Amino acid sequence: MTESPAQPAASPCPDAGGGEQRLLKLQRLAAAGFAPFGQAFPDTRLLTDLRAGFQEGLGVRTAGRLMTIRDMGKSIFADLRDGSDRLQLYAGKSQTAEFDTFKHLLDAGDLIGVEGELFTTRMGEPTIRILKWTLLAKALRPLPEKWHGLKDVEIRYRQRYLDLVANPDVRRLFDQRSQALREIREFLWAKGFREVETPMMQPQAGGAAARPFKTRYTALNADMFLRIAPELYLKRLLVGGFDKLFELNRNFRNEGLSKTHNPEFTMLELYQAWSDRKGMQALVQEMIVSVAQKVVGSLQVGRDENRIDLALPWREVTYRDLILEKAGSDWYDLAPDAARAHATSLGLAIDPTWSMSQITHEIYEKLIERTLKNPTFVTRLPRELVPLAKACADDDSVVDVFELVIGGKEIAPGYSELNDPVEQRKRLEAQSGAEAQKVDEEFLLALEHGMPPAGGMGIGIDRLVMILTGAETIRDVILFPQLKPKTTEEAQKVIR
RNA sequence: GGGCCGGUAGCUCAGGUGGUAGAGCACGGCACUUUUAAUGCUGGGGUCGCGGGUUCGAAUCCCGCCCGGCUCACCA
Repeated sequence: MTESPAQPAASPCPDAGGGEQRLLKLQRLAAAGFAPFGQAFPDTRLLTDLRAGFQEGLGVRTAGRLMTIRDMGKSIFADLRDGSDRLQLYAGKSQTAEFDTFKHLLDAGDLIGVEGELFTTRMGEPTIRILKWTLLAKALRPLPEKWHGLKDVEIRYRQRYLDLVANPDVRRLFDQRSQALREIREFLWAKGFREVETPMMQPQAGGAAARPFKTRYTALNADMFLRIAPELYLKRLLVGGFDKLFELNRNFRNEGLSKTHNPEFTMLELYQAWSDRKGMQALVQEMIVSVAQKVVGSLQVGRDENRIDLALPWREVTYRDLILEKAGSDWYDLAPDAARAHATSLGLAIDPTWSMSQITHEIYEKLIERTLKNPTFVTRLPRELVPLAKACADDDSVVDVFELVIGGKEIAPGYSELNDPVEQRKRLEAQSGAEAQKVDEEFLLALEHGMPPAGGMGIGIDRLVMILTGAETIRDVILFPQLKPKTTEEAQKVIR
């Protein structure tokens, strides 16, 4: 092997991960005429297309990351992966240019461009015979373990790119998330909805009950809040004549983390003038079924414990009936003390200061909601729970809303929007009480100019993606979930 | 924020009762022209999360802290 590049007698500066070793290889690649971190490599084909359009002997040009290298001496097999698929590479001493450089200076993890031809190996594996190749980027750090993948959840979240490279299922899941977002937009666009963008920085955070993140806008010398919901701005647009509109973007809530909560989360909110709660119910049902069909290809979604049947029709049941079913048909006739005792006997910890409606809601949240696996519209919620919804025509103690529950999680609330500015003011003032956030006067002013009767709803997109993919935790459907910032030496241990 | 569990090589993991740290993958060297978790031989690689303490001696026992997971509380 006289033409092989000079080998170092031993690692001059050995290290566990091979970083120094790889730096050395990089220098030698540069000496051999390869641009250390490559140049544009245009006119490539996706590996999935090469696989689908496989033709013996077809000339191909492609690029990707080397995943594994199987060195057989004068013959090398390797796996190449791009964003679409993986495909086997073959390098032969008598056929591949710069064979020895390939053999000695490339590592799993490197990015290369390849020109060659398709053939089938003896084992029947579709393969690219490399005629020419070039270095597009040298990976100075090794890939995670090839067989077990990357399991350390902290690294998976903090260095999601490694998770995506090492765990194909993760890549597939986020691809599904992308598709779901696209399908939602296309579905709504086809129905005549328009996507709008309203402020994420708001002088007061309204439209929901949650602690906001606070920030400071220096130029205006004013405190600002990251929005907890876009609702009050979207309704201003209803007043302005956007009859069908939606916003699909982030909300921020300064609350705890859990398997179903991330401080920034993606919400679809939409409004349709001249419609109502029933219209929203029909719309959300059609939308979710359509998205599931296109993204999952089935209405049986999730896995194992999280298996859910999205087949129509979906159950619709009133809040009251669910309560009666769980707490007994005489629940609403019980005296407060008896109710408290009964709730306790159901296994709940009841705060002695709670009102009847708070106790009732505790029963709903702790004992009922999480048991509703298949899609369920819970309707006619108590008025005080939803200050922005219209009261039911036949009973003003309940509002004309639905809460769509799937997989035991709140996925989408929807309602007939309250458009009476006088009533709206009363409800907001009742809700805000003494210390909570002030009433949004600008919003009420807009209502006074006339907001059409409308249906509106919100869909928690992260939770919807959890349902569709069977993900156990919201962190698995958010590319970069919130983690505590870390400034370890680990993070500063840079290769120089 | 509370409770419980965890952190050992780049990754995946072993390391009863305290005695100076191992394997596989990855990386270097050698062999091999159809392998695919390639194989065989061989070599290098560790502040055992961080800081204190106990001890002749700590990955191991004690205390504090950091980060993560689960869970409870707030919230969608």
